[in-house]
Amino acid sequence: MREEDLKQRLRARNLRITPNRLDLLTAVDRFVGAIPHTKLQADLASMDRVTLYRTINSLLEGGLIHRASANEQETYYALCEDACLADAHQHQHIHFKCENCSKIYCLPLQQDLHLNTGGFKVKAFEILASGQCEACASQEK
Amino acid sequence: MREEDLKQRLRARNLRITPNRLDLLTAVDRFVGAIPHTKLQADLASMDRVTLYRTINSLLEGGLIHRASANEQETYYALCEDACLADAHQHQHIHFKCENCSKIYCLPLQQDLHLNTGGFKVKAFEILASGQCEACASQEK
DNA sequence: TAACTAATGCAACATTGTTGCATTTAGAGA
DNA sequence: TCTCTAAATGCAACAATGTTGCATTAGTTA
Repeated sequence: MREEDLKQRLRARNLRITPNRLDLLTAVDRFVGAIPHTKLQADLASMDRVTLYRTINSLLEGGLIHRASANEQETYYALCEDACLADAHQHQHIHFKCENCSKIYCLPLQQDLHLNTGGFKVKAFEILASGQCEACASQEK
Repeated sequence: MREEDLKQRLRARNLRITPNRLDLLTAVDRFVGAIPHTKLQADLASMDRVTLYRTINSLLEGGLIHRASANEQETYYALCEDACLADAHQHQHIHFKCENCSKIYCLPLQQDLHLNTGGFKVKAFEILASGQCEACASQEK
């Protein structure tokens, strides 16, 4: 994604355009799949550790990135779709973790889900899946 | 659940029957929904903090309890079904977090899911949902 | 360019989870 | 029931992860 696009997204959310934010967005954007926090910290080593946390928070609140929780311990982040609103992420997708290469991917959901059970009213959901990713599966052939 | 049943489950997995393990299982069993780690620590305050972690681990590995991850920060635990095997949990259910009372429930999944997308082979999945639980929904009437 | 507010960096702290080691205890066998 | 051994426990120390306060710097608007 071009830097101007990233800037545009920041402007659209009334977030100031700073080098840190652009660096962070670029790192998230360039990474194939969702990027783990440790990887962000390594890529952005010159950024203060605390600033990294706060920058992530701002972008989460602004709806530019979202958490792609998959593993218990590590946290992953990915860019949001254009359509995502700040506090109402519309992610009808699956967070998929490859057992082989450990990458996290956001896959589209190809099916309508009917999750309401008994008196429980489901308003939002997330699917965490694991298995073998496209790249690893094709290598085995 | 009767204490004898809990003991039986421990025996079935070749896990020694200790007061700590019984206390932990009882706490998990009694709690409505999945119990958060902080609540376990509070309920079992006399148990060493480290022992709590290790006891949880033993029971996880033994397949007597499972993680019901839902929230980003806190970890939740619930008793497994009888059918669960040690390292191949068969949880075709939804981990549901009530937005109102914050409880975590394990709900059955009422639909077959077809998650395979492109070359991605899904081997296991978990669904995290949020909304309004039965109890909170009925109170609003 | 000036002024205001948000963002940053640093220090300190809080929480969560882990490791090593000495001691105690559950369970198997004599 | 007693003895023995490995597993479980408690404690201390450490490691990783995330948070708060505060002084300084930098983006944005007029």
